Amino acid sequence: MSSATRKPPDREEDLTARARIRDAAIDCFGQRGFNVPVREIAERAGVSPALVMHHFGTKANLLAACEDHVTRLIREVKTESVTSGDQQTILHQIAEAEEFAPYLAFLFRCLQAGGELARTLYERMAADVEAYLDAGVKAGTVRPSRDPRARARWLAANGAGTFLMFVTLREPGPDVDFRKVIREWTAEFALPALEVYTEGLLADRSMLDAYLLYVSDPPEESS
Amino acid sequence: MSSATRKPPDREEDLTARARIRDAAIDCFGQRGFNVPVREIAERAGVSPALVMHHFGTKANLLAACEDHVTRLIREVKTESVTSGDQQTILHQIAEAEEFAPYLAFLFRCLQAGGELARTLYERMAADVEAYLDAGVKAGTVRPSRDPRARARWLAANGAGTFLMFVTLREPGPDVDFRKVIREWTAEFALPALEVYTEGLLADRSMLDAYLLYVSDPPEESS
DNA sequence: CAGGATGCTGAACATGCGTTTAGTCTGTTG
DNA sequence: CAACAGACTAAACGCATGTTCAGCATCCTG
Repeated sequence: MSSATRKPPDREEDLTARARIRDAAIDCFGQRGFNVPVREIAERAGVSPALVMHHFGTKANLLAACEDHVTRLIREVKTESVTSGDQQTILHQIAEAEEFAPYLAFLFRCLQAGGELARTLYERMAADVEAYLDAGVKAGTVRPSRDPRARARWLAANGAGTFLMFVTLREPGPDVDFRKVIREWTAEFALPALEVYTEGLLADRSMLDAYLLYVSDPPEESS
Repeated sequence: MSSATRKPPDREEDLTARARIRDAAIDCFGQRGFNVPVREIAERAGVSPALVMHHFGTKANLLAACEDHVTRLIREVKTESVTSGDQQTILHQIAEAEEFAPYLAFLFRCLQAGGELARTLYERMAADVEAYLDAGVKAGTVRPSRDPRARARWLAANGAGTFLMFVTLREPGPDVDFRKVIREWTAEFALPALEVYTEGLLADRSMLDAYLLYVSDPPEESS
């Protein structure tokens, strides 16, 4: 069902060398992290290491070009899904299509490494979640919140962070099969997540009420 | 209230050189990650880089010694808190005492780097959460779960992962003030977390019921 | 065809880092 | 005191890796 419905990215072998290097870099960065040697990227692209520098000047520039390219790809997919009215988290959206796996891996490394792109990625996810929840509240399927923005950000951080943790914990080999990871992830956590999100975790309101009282009249900081 | 109640770790300056190197390594690893050069650790300890090798043989050994030491420290704190009947997550427990900040930073790096210690750390947290929730269920403050173990693991991954995400996103400088991070973290996320945990997120049971139906009679995998 | 731009390469260079080596200093022991 | 052991250091080694250099081939342009 999810094999070839979307536009497949240009991954053929008759690309310009620059593009081939970029794609190889995205693959290598995603599978092995940003510390992968330039020589390995060059080898994967079938060119000499010097050509990488010839086209991108520096490794940091190459990484930036990869970020640019993936960002552009995301934006395309996103606007496409918006026009088709399909509402989901970016991560899941991208995870759907098998051929996007390299880009997903790359994004994961960005999230793992922090930095500017990680922040914008997170902000985008949080905004998506907020819009999604807002629609749900209006439709009556999601409970309203005292602070919708904070709730959305928390849920986004939860999702991304839990996934990050999950992958980090099971990373003995150098390469990660993200399709598999996502499958295992949902298999392990879908039930408890749905359970808590549906029925809650705490049996009474005492903690929440105590906190609400606390924030409305915060005690002095010691020291 | 949390200044000097627990036993302060031996951080005086009249330690054996080996111990000084180990402590310096814990500090450096925690503040700058495991990629910190041996030379910097040596400088911080006030010794020559060669002495580090003389005492630990290799950088990996030094890291292992740090893990050992911190693990031992955790165990001490944990048994101490068990005998005093104070039940909390390890992370919060340790975060309480200011003087444990370097160890907390080191543990965070372990979690971030993955590997064996990260796994055992996570397992320990999950087990703690499970026991904690179990007590709560028995006491009537926590709702029962269809799969208490999975719920505990999910919550543990959520907590650790969200924190990991939070720190990763705000790490421009080389060093991290974990006291401050934890304060900001709770300030931003305490309300939505309590809200969701108390009142739930979804307004109706349709998703949960659909999933329960799904797992009881899973459809075929395509392909 | 001359000449330059472009794509590309093998080899070398520079640097950072883990580690080794050879040797010094100090204290202890017989 | 001689001899030895352990703590400790300056300097160097070896390796990985980012980057540069000088040159070769090819193709376009006049």
